[in-house]
Amino acid sequence: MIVPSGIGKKRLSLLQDKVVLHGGRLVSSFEEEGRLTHVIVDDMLSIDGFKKYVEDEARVAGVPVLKTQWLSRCLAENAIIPLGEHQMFAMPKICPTVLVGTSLGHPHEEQTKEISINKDGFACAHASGMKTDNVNQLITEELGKLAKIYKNSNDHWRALTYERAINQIKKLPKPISSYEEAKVLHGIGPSLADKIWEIVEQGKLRKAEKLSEGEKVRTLELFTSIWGVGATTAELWYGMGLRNLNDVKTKAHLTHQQQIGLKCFDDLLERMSRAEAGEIAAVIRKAVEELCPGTQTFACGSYRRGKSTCGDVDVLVTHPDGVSHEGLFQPLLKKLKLSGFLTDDLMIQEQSTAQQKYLGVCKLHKENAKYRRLDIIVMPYGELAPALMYFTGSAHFNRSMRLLANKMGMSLSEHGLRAGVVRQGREKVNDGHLLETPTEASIFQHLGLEYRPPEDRDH
DNA sequence: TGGCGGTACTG
DNA sequence: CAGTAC
DNA sequence: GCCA
Repeated sequence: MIVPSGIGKKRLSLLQDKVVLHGGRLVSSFEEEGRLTHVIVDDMLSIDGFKKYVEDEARVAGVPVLKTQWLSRCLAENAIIPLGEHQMFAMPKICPTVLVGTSLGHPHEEQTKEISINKDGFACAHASGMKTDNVNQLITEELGKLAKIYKNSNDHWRALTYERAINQIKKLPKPISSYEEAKVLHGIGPSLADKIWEIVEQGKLRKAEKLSEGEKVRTLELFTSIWGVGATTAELWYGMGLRNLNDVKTKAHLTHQQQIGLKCFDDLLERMSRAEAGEIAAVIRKAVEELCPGTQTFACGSYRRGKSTCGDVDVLVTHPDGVSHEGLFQPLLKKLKLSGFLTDDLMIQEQSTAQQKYLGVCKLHKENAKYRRLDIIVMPYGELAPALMYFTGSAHFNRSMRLLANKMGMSLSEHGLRAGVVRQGREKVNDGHLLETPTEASIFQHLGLEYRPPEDRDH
């Protein structure tokens, strides 16, 4: 609901149009139907002025009353942004909030999460976790083809732009049907809007179709789908005249990683069920528990984000006493190898006691089990929250968090959040100081964001 | 026009 | 260092 | 390829 008082006529209708364009629903104060989730008012409106406008106070009880600036930013970012300082006030609540427990082994902060009544509203509220199906699937698929082609040919900044645009479009509740609707979105400029328009009109992208037919594009895609092969190597091999996996096996010089990539090629292209990812995580949890009781393991990545299938399994290992994680890595890997669970190493730093990351391949002990990618990181307990955040992703989510941190003069990594970071161009002049981040929620808080549970961290 | 996440490991 | 990956 |  937008309270028109104090908002210029022109601006009001502009805002209203945009809300609708983004899939929102405008609710008037007289309308009985429909849930009210947010109230937008002019910054200068007083509580009394507000009460006067709304006859029925029960109608707005507990609903946040926000400045127009909040709505503008939501529209610009195409997301429901934290209310924070945009919130002016809220009428006393009538509805209680509900506490819901989660069953996964998350740290205390996430054992309960608040579910308040005023959740969805306009659909730009889709914080990625709401399981709405993608109504612009055709568009995102076509753009995805180009994104991949650009990535495979080392044009990764362009690919990044495409991926961002795709993420943005996925959040939309309504199909895009015009150039203008696309162009309004943050991260979509003339070129992308053009392409989207073409997809809407023609049902496909000529450029993607044409490129996909090309031998080079198809070969680069094949090569880069081998683990350990990126755009540069693929291009090199193509230049050498290699065209298929057999050529690669017989004529290319392969790194250890690429040999494994080839050996497990078919299996690693597949995603596994969520259940299997859970089984794999359980194997590690059991081994860790036997080695050092009290050690905690967290299955992160897409598993923690609640996905129904997983491309790999990411397991974070730590110990609450802050010390026992040290020296745990080598015995753990040894034990997992001895049992035949770990089959190949992709990245392992054997001669350093400071190893923190292991990337490898595993296989469950059962009939027809497939090779699966497994990542393990061992972290000191003090870095648990930033590490969980990093390892849970998604990649795009991590990027945006770190970008925001930068803007605020901070720096976020899997080790911690620092404030007062001074940069001169790229290099840091001052490392700043570490902030206290006992929980993931505290990281959101430092950045002025509302907490987002893992399921809502897809974009 | 420069920047686009920040870091760990391999060869 | 470049390349690759998370 | 888009944005500040």
